[in-house]
Amino acid sequence: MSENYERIWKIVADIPVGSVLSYGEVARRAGLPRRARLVGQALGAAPKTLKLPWHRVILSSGRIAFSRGSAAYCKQAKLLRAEAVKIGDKGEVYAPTHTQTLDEVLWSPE
DNA sequence: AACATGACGTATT
DNA sequence: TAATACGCCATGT
Repeated sequence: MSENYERIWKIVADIPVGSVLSYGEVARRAGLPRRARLVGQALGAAPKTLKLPWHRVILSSGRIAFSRGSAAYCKQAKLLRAEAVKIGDKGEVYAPTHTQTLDEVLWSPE
């Protein structure tokens, strides 16, 4: 069901440089609550041509999802550091959570 | 249909 | 902080 994948990709694509979002948050914002794992699948299946900022998606615990030492871990840490984001020794990501876009603020219901 | 496996989340100890 | 447990959901066997 690539329909869901596209919703997820769109959310990820909108995460600003230097900020991050958890898998669960991305899922919720994509209108797919409780499907954090689907976000992981969507990112893994994302075409390279999309050039998604997948490295800005981390665990709700604020750490990088990959195991320390893995190639993927190093790549993500490197990409984040390239955005001036600090990474702790155990994979803690010191970056602000992307809350909402100006559009969402102005158009939010209520 | 049953079971295993993940780029997950939360609660508990 | 860490280990465990359990919930959750799409996919593949």
